[in-house]
Amino acid sequence: MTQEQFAKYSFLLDRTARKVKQYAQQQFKDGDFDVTVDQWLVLKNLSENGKISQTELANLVFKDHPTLTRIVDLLCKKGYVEREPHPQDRRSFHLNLTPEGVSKVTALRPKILEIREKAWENLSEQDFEEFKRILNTIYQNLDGQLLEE
Amino acid sequence: MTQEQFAKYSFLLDRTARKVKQYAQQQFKDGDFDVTVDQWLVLKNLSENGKISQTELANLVFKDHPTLTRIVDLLCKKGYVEREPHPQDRRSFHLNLTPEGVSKVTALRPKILEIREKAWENLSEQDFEEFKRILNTIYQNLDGQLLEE
DNA sequence: TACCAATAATTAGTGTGACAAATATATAAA
DNA sequence: TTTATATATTTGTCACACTAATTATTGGTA
Repeated sequence: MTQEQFAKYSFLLDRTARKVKQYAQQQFKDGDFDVTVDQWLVLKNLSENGKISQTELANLVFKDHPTLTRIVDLLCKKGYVEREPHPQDRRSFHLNLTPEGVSKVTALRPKILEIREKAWENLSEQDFEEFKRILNTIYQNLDGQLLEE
Repeated sequence: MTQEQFAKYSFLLDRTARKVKQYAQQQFKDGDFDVTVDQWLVLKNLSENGKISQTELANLVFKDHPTLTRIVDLLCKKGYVEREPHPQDRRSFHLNLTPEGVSKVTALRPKILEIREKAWENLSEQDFEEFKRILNTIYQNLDGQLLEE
């Protein structure tokens, strides 16, 4: 395995991840879902974990705080999410789905699961396991490196 | 395999791709490379295929034309790339590395290959083959779908 | 009490990604 | 030759990622 190969794999990984996102986004658009792929990820996690802070949510979806702030801003503007003041900590919020947010999640969930299926055609159960293991290995290889060195 | 799983794999893929890019970008920054990861990809491909048009280059690096235009703009501003008028077609350019661009590529290439290696620790030759196959399968599952339907 | 470090969230700045639309030029067809 | 179509690039807009810096608040400690 030459060093050149590693660069190629990084390229393939990036290219494929972009394609998966782009495909999903296009389907979202065709279906008039009124949210982006990333907004959906946030909505879905909020629906499964109500009343959490932005920091907790950011950790769930693996987005940084500025990015999450802006996604939440957009979801609030669209009326799907609201920020309630945190009862004990005035720096923080409890995020919540509005009734519109709840029905949006209910309406979109089955459609989105169907869209996600497309990417994984022609792959076996075992492929999924391998893929997951490799992705997680890569992630862990790089996570926290910046602090250690 | 449930539909929920497919969504999780999409998430893992996105998360890992972002981590790989972020890690590389951080190393680029620590090393004062004066280019971003994507700018490097463009520079490298230009060094291996001189005198090509932006359309050809965009196809090589799998970026869309507006994105490539802007990356080339930045590389021109930094003095690493220049647009020569295409001799036969006034709509088009021949892109070229400047002397500074050539020495930048020469200086960075070994460092970047080393950085890329980090992501792939703890994985075997066979893992790479599997990984490449799965990524390409996914890509092909989604490529061109928008036109067919 | 006053100070100080840590934390939650935001803002600002730059780069990238996707898509639509515009501009200029080239090429083929009528 | 005129017209129509296709191609190469750019511009505009919105969204996301990351860094650094800022604001407000909290909690611990001298």
